[in-house]
Amino acid sequence: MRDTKYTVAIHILVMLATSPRDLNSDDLARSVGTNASYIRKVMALLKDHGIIASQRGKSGTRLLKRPEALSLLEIYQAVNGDDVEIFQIHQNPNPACPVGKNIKQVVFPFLDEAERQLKEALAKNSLADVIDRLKQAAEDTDAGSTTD
Amino acid sequence: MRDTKYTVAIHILVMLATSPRDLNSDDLARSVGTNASYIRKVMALLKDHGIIASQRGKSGTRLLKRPEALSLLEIYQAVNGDDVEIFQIHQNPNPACPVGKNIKQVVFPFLDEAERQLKEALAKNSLADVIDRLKQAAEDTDAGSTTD
DNA sequence: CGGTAATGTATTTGTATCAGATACATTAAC
DNA sequence: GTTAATGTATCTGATACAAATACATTACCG
Repeated sequence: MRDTKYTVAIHILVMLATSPRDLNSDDLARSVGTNASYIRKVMALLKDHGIIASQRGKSGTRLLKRPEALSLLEIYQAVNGDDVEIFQIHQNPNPACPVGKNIKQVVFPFLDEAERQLKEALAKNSLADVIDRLKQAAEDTDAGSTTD
Repeated sequence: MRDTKYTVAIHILVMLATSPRDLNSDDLARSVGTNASYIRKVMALLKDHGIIASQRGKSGTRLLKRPEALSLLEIYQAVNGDDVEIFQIHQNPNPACPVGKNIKQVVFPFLDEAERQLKEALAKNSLADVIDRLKQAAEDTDAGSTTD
């Protein structure tokens, strides 16, 4: 079972940005296909990072940023931490071996650079871009179904 | 416990490329800091991809590619599969919801593009580059210890 | 003021993944 | 033929993630 908090977060944010009405954690859970508790757990991360606002007892969660100003990188970092750590280096290389002694510090910069490129790519797109594509997809689907 | 096969593979390949003598899975396990069975499991993947050659009963594993011609991407793909799948999309979005219905196909291209950038970065460096840095690190360590 | 409904959060459980460990068949070398 | 190595299967323990449950806290509404 691998971590899906990121795409769940995107899903939640798209819903909040596009829904005309207030959505509670139960509504979101239904759309995402999970349970409300998990939704609230992911939302807590988004809230900690100032992306959304919500209140105990009060239904409705507000998006605090304009979709154009919310990059996919910012969302990723909110749910998975600031440093994108894709690669895990093995823990116990032998310090008595010349290779084992230095492998971590030597390999790290190569992997870090790759992760930096990944970050840059995520920074280039925003929640608004996702929403735009979603609208296109919905139109295409509708067009397709009407011609059937 | 996250997957460390990739850096273990790099470690193994550095050892094979730089060691003047034959290394068996036990030697490698000691340097990596794990057990020989796991080393052989990772080596099986490298062998499947034509990166190394080995034989039952016969000690010594050969590197089939020149370190300059073996990119870090190729190593990654050998142990983790050809498509780099960093991001997992949640499995059960609600098809009855306009967002849930399309979220997968819409989000995928954004994530895929980011993964493509990651691949490109990995493709830019080779095993030889890692070995070069390792030699530098070893020299620096030695220099440092002599001046102490 | 009391009841309802929502969030926020802790805890437990089920499950998947990874690496460690063990075992053993197969094969090469001597 | 014995020894030692690889190749591979299987079991176990640890860890991580999400599902599920529970409940305190708080806002809203009568």
